Amino acid sequence: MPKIQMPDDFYDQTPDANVLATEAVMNTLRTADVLFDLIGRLLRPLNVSAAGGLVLGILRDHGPMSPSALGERLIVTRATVTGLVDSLERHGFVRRSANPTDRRSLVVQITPAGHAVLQELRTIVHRNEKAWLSGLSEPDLRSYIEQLHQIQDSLASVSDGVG
Amino acid sequence: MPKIQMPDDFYDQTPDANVLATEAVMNTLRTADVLFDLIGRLLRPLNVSAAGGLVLGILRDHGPMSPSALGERLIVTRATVTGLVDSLERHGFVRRSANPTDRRSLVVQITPAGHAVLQELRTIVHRNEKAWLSGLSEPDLRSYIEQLHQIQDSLASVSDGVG
DNA sequence: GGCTGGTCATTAGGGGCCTAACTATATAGT
DNA sequence: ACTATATAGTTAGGCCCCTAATGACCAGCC
Repeated sequence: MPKIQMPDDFYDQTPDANVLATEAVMNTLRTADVLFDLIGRLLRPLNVSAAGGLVLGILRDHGPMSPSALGERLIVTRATVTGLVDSLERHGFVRRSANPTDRRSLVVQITPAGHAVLQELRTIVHRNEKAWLSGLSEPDLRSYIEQLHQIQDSLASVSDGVG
Repeated sequence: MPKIQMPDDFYDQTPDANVLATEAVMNTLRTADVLFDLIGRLLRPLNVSAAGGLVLGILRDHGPMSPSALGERLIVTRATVTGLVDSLERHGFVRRSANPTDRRSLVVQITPAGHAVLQELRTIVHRNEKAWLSGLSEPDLRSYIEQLHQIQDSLASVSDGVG
């Protein structure tokens, strides 16, 4: 996600574009960027990244697992997991140990400090989400979510063709 | 934007959350992530990043300008612009020259190669946007955009308090 | 003229993500 | 058993973005 503001005149000289579609894409990216930024600000004091928070959540909810398994859940490569676990381990939120049944593999496990920071993290984030979406009524919120789902469905079929 | 899939059971053990708000935030991030990824895939063969494409568009539509001016339009620090322009210049899409009236300042200018790649880039991206949003009818698309605007308004007031 | 404050671009260092290549281990086919 | 293939995690190198610090440079004030 580039921390980038789309210029207001993005469509100039591209009259062949579907303006509505372009605007929807741009605004989706922009909104997500602001949200991501806000979340990052909230989490920074806790020494966890958003991705790190997700890792901790997965480990708490599903128990210890290998870096590969984490990567599958996060839809991220193993190399990326290595970095995330490195960072979490540096802060003591997670522990790596050997897998006795498969010597290629490791087991990543959440620590008590990890549990604590995860609880704090979720409390903080959830408290803010309501304010972030205060501009939408509940019916609007529901239809917004529904529309996101439909977009994701379209994207999934497109991605299949590409990936 | 982390390339992150929110776990399906994200809310387990956090019953105090506003589930609707959480779901809206998560899905916004997820949708934007997929979109950003698709755009990145489309642009990679052209040797431009999404941010680089925006820089080229600004330069074409507004003429040569300083890195500072670019940073203001992109809402990005000058340091970030330095890197973007470095990359664009390496590929010959852009040229740096001295500003004769202010010796502190530079002028960044799009080259013919830059024009060419920009045209190609926009054609490719706009052609795909329609498919990406094919899941929404035009009225739905309009209301989706309207809802994004409202969320952005909420976020702007929150950000003011934070930043 | 000399200070001071603001702006310019760059550099340094970091986070997060990627791909490709590497080592070690496991497994399947013969 | 033995080789071929697949998988595990890491490493190396790269991109994009950030913040903070640095060295130039400009302008205005006294």
